Amino acid sequence: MFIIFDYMEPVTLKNIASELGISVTTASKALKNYPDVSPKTRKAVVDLAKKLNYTPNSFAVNLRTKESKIIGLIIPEIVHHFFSSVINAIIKKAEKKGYLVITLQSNESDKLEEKQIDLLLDKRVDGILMSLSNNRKDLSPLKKIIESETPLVLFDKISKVINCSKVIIDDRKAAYSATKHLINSGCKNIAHFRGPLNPQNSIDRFLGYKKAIEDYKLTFDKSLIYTCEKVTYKEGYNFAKQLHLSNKKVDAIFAITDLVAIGAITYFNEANIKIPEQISIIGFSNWFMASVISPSLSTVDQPGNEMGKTALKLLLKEIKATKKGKKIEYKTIVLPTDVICRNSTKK
Amino acid sequence: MFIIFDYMEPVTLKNIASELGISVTTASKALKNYPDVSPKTRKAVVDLAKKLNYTPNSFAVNLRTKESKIIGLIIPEIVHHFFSSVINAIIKKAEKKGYLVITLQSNESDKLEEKQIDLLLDKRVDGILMSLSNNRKDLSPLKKIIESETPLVLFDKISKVINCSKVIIDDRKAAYSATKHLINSGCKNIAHFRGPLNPQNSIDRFLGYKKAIEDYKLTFDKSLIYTCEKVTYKEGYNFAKQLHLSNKKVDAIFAITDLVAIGAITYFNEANIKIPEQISIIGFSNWFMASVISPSLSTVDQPGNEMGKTALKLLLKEIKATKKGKKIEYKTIVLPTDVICRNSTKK
DNA sequence: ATTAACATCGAAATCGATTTCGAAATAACC
DNA sequence: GGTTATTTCGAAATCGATTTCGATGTTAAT
Repeated sequence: MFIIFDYMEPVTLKNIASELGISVTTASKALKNYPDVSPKTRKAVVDLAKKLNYTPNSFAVNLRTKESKIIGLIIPEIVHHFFSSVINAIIKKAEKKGYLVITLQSNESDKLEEKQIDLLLDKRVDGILMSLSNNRKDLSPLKKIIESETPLVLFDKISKVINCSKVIIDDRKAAYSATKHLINSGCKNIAHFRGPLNPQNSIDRFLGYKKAIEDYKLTFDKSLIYTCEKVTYKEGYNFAKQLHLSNKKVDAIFAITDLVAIGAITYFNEANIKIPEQISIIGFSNWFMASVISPSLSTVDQPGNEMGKTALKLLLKEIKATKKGKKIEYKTIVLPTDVICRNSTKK
Repeated sequence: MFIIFDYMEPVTLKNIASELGISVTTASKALKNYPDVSPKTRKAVVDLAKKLNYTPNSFAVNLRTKESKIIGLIIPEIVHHFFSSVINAIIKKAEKKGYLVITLQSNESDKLEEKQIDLLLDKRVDGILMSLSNNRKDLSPLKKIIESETPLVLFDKISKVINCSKVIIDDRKAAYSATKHLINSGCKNIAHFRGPLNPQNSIDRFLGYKKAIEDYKLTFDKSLIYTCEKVTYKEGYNFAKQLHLSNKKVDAIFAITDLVAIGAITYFNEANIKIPEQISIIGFSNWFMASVISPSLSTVDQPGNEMGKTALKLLLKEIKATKKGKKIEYKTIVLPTDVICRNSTKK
């Protein structure tokens, strides 16, 4: 039975040292394996430290070493399969490497995003990982990170202009493959439910779609492009309805996201329109539900785990380099994507 | 155009003070609105601080104030709708209150969970929020948190034995309501796809189910209980198949989770068994896909956002109390749940 | 015995901000 | 004028760990 005192002495080096009648210096050295400590003294210190459950005060260590061993992560949305799998990968790997992760959600607000950057810099995190909000136009907050000499790695939703490491997929190529898959299965009039006009990956997916249409001698029809503002299930549903009621001759849809695609599928199921016989649908992301919905959704696999892992790997490398005062070489890593054929498209 | 020197002087109070020819003390006081600073000096300090973009070194502040302004959060799984919405709520509200959140994922491993507790205590977070892993039996790591005088609030997956604040739903009552809903719609032979044997909420949901069966004079049949080990889509699918092939007389299923329920739905859809005509299904959680699957899934709404918010509120209150040396009153808050009727059950 | 080499230790500075306490200077009062 | 308030400032201690550098004492070498 332990008696807990109202005021318990904190376990510090000072305490350990005075308990053993030695100096703080020696106690510190004993625990850090300095050579100039006698075996006897070292053992005494190590034993007492273990007995008292000593752990170095991280505040003091941070101040001394100028490292926080914390990484900042800013993403637009947490409740989102792709991002939560990225977070997952980052947190796990970071922990293994001795870093903890502070996660923030910009909620697609650029103002909030800027505040969060400041918060992380004030906390003096060792590095920052970011996937940009759709609304980001002013890049000065990002430059501020770089000027503060805090390593920065952008992933997925990046800015090409910013000079730092990046991890992305080739959205244009992936969208091209998805569209090609539709064309190869015999579709000729392919609509595109695209994302908002600003974000680079939304633009790229549109361009990939368009290129495929043109490469395969189909005619690009502007009226078959529907622009999602919030990229929601509801929008997918509504655009599918609009498309259907418009009586346009369309035999396939490439949706910016699985969520949007599933919205469309739901509408067509309700309207008794057969997928893929009457209309083929392909999504983007390959989140869990794509394999579960009926019919199961063909899609482009977007490797969230891989992206998180590589982004963190790059960041840690830069943190190490910065610490040594070495120059950093910025890399842009493009991860491969695969088209996954399921039952919402013809073979 | 700025010239960036190889070695930039960090902006510290010391620098500001020496620049203005005053002491560090006065500079500090000027910025913290101490009364014993002349207006002229104060203005000079404030202006220079702004000009140089001074922010106090958080490492030093932490060391001095013994606060990190960081909260630790440990959950079993991130890629999980319920938990990601909890995280979401916590992070957002914490930020508003001036706290950042370090998130860790125990991955349902008790060993990992213990390491993570140590990590957070070593980092000297101001408080810890936890949802326990299924495998937790040894409660000493939790007691360690409490003994370290770090405020702790458990939510969702809790331990009743631990003396701290808790935020939960009444799983038993919620499961009772769900089962009652099935009974009221005319079902008489109700199977239960339950969760693992250890976790309290899995036990409680089972007990709620059983109580409803007994209260309404149906016979409890042990052979209609299927125990998920990992609570996955696949298990739901497989148990549905087993159930079907066993030729047991069953007209309804109460599944521990929407995910499991959706697994079952998928199987029955494939097997051409009509829902809810031939079999009714009700899930638990109300994650997004429940409204999207076909047929849409009746379920129990588990208020993730609300839970995150209240857990954080309790924690912040305890942090404040601890700081003032006040005694903490532990509360257990039970959040209400609703049965949501959709198309997988009869009216 | 004397010097050199080595082993073992600790005082003190440092990281940067905060706060206590007292000193100095000025203003206000009788 | 002398005393007391008031204003304004800064030296120094503190938070806890780390690291440099110098001081001992001990042993080995000549």
